[in-house]
Amino acid sequence: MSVNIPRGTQDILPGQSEKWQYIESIAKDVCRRYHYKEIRTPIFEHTELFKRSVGDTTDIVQKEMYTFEDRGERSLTLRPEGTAAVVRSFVENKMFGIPDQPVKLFYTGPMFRYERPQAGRYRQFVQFGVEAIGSEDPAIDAEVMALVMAIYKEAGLKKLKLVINSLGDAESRTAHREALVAHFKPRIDEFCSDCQSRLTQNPLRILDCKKDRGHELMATAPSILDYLNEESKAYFEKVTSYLDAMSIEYVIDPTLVRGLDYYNHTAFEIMSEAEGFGAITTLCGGGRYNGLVQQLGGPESPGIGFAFSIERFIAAMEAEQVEWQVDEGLDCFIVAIGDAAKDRSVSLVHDVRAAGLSADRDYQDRKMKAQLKASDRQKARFTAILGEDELAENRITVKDMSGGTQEQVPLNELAAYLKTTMEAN
RNA sequence: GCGGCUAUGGCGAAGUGGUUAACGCAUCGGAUUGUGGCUCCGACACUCGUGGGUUCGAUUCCCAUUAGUCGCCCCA
Repeated sequence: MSVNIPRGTQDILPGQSEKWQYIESIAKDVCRRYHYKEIRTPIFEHTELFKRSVGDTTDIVQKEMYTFEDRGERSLTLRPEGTAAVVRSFVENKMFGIPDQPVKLFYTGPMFRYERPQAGRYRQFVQFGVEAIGSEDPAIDAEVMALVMAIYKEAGLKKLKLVINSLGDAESRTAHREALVAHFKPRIDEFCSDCQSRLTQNPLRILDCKKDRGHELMATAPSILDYLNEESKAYFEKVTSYLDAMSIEYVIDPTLVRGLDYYNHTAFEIMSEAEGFGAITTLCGGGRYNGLVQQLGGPESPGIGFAFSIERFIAAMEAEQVEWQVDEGLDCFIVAIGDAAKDRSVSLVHDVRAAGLSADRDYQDRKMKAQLKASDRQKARFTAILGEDELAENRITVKDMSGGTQEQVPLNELAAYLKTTMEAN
């Protein structure tokens, strides 16, 4: 029995990997235009970091972390999300001292959560995320949302819904929390067991319980938006007005709650509305985390960010049947017949590659017909045929695979000929 | 952590308690001694996820296990 891939992970093979590169290149280019710079942090961190930032009571920390002890008996954890490490790095590298704030960063890389895999959910998945740390201007909240929407739009996705909410500041949240407890507590025994524990742990989460959705107390539950203090309300209104100014569509959903403890004020999600997408529709999640930098030992420095999964991005592209703008073809395939020609083709293919074109040849000692089939299969634009006749006359037959026309080209001018012909159209 | 479905060649997929495990695609060879995409012919599973059981005999029945998949919880 051979060893196979660990559960919930996947190999990204040629044919798929081009799609990843495509999405990554769009995301990076949009980041460049919005002036966000890449940060690379380790794939594992001290376990304590996630406990302190993501929150001890969250599902992620309680049951989804890949935690291990190294030989020095340190407890380390494969990162389940990206924000904690970026904020840790912000503090550790004293980025709060950089004159231009906020510090605008993006990152991409694998994240790890021990969960039961299903459509759109993996144990190792790749996120692309952005963090803007050091400003509490509502314009930066709007900018971050505009940025991610620009990435999706550029890739060609259309069936998206941007959902936003405000969780308010600490004062607003406390007031709302008390109101929620007062609302549900008298009749909490009519709710599911999860909700019963949520009442004390995080009553906000009762609002997006799927099981008790129909309960009459749900409809009448106090909305966070009614408990925002003046400051929080003004902040949220600024954010939405900036979105309006950029003509970015959104819906306000007062039940939108994010699963990590560090969020406050702006929270948002982007969902796919494409048909046949599966049960998990969230493509991107993000929000503001104003206390987090301080919590991790830095000065009071507010931040906001988001992360999306590339797996789900690709799933959304497929669900909407967006055309992939990737080209996988080959510029030139060299067919060599006979030992002398095969020997000569070693430096020939090398020259074409050195000239900047993609080129390949046969390595299976196949017959001419099979080599041509291979060329066709590999979507070669041109096939260059080198047989005994050509070799004797120091020329090569170049065939245009789409039209089937052939031309004779001096052997040492192959690369130049291919280049000029390709540039001509 | 819980539940449904699935597991046969490189891929897709039929099938039966008993002798040679359909078929399609792909691949390779040939028809066509140096020209692909069309056509025709031929080749291609020491074997039906793994372990155990029932049986004279199991790919087919039973149990377990692993993995995949979809859903619940939760999330990207």
